Amino acid sequence: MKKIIPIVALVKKEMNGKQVMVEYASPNTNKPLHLGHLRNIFLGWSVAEILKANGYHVIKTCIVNDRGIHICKSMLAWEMYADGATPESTGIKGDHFVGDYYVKFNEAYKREVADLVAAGVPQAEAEKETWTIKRTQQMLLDWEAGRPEVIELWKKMNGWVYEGFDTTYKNIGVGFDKIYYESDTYLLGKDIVKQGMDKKVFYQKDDSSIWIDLTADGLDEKIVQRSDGTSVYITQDIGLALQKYEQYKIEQSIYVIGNEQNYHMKVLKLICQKLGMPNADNIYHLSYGMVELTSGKMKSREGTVVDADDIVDEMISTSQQHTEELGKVKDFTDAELKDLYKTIGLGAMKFYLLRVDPKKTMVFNPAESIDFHGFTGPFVQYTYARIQSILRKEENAIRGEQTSEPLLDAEKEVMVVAEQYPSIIEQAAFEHNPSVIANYVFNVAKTFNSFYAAHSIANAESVEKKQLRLKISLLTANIIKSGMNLLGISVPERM
RNA sequence: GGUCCGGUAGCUCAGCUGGAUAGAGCAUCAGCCUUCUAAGCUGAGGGUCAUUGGUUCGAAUCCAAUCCGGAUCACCA
Repeated sequence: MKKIIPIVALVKKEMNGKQVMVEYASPNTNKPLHLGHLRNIFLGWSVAEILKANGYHVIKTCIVNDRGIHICKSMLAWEMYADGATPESTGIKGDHFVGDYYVKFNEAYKREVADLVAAGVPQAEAEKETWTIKRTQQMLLDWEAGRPEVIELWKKMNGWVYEGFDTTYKNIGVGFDKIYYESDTYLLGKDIVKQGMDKKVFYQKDDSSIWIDLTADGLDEKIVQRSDGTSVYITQDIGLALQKYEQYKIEQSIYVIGNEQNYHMKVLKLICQKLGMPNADNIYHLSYGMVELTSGKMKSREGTVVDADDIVDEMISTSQQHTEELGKVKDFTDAELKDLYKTIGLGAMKFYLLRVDPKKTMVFNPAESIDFHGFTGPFVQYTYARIQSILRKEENAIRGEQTSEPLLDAEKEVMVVAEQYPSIIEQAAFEHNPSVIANYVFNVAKTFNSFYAAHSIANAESVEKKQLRLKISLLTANIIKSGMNLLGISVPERM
């Protein structure tokens, strides 16, 4: 039993003085967040918490893609169809409001292409020649030129989106320490192109576009500056990577980005290394797989995208339904109930998305996701609430006494699993993998539940046994609470 | 086509730095609430670990090839 206290103490390690930045979420501002973003966000948040538990100082960050052709599409559609409508005037959440106009744009665009094709214009040509797309491109040029009315509209619509995003972030209990905006960073990297030329890492072609040759590394040639002198996506990323370092002296830079950008991230890291950027070796792409539905992939064109706000609401109302059916918390106030539904609903959602190895494509099964039995967040939360129920009654009973009686199998099992916790935290950090924690914490709960069913705690065979079991229970509760916290999941005292 | 990732029970997933009868949840079936919360516990059935070959005393795990699925290879982001 001597080991119990040290284990709990190990939950929080000494700070190691190292700065790490974790970038996640990074949405476009033309439409609301969806299920894929949730996987990204929960992963980023959890990995950040896991690194903190390993002694790192972590800066949570996000790069908002607030400029470009996508937002111009929403802007154009708003000008065409909104007649001055706003989120306030319609009662629609800002990000959804702007997203609706993005959809309207695409509808109008499709109609126009169809009309052109019907008039005999070839498909490929029609797609480039529509008034809507040309108008959008002009709008982007106007934005870059800083035309006041375009900038004003852009600010207004992005503002709506940010309000919507903030509501969602707050609702799901996440946030950032530092937010970057692409409109501030998209010109970064120009100087770096120059340096790269000087260092002969980059070279210029006849048309004056600038490239890097990565064929020796098994990749291709990659453009870093267009022939018209403007920078491309990767160039901005190099610039931001350097800025992150300069601003925070980070030792590690972690990017939570989907696996469709594996190649891009490989190129980014390689270029940073070749440019001799500090800590370029510690750029880490936390690549995660797509979230698919049982019916197949989510496709925005086919309207099969699962909206983040919708699914979160659904999880919360499902938890309410289950809770009411069980009728265990009838004495709760309305505020307490609301809080509980959210704790359980979000717990189920987060656990469901985090229990799978990040790099794997995962299937989101709606029926399974709202099942609160078995390998789920609510199962683990329930185990915690059960322990708290006992500890509340026996609050003053725990003393420092040691027992000389041998451990029973079920008692030993719990102890054995509990002792693994510190190494599990290290493993999760090493692998940048929250599913390690999810699997472990489930195992802790399962093992405890078997013990709980086999032996009485309050009415143990002896005073010594009761002491031992109370301590085992407390230890288990502490580990569950701590582990779930590393997943961004809170635990209820009662449920 | 090149590169990368995946293929383990009906379904969703662990295990993969080699080691004993391959695990869990869901689903199915059979039990357990006069004792600490049954969102729980106990048990049963269910697997040629994609295929083939190799390395090894020993392979789901390492290597090679093949098959299947996905991603990616823009002067897009």
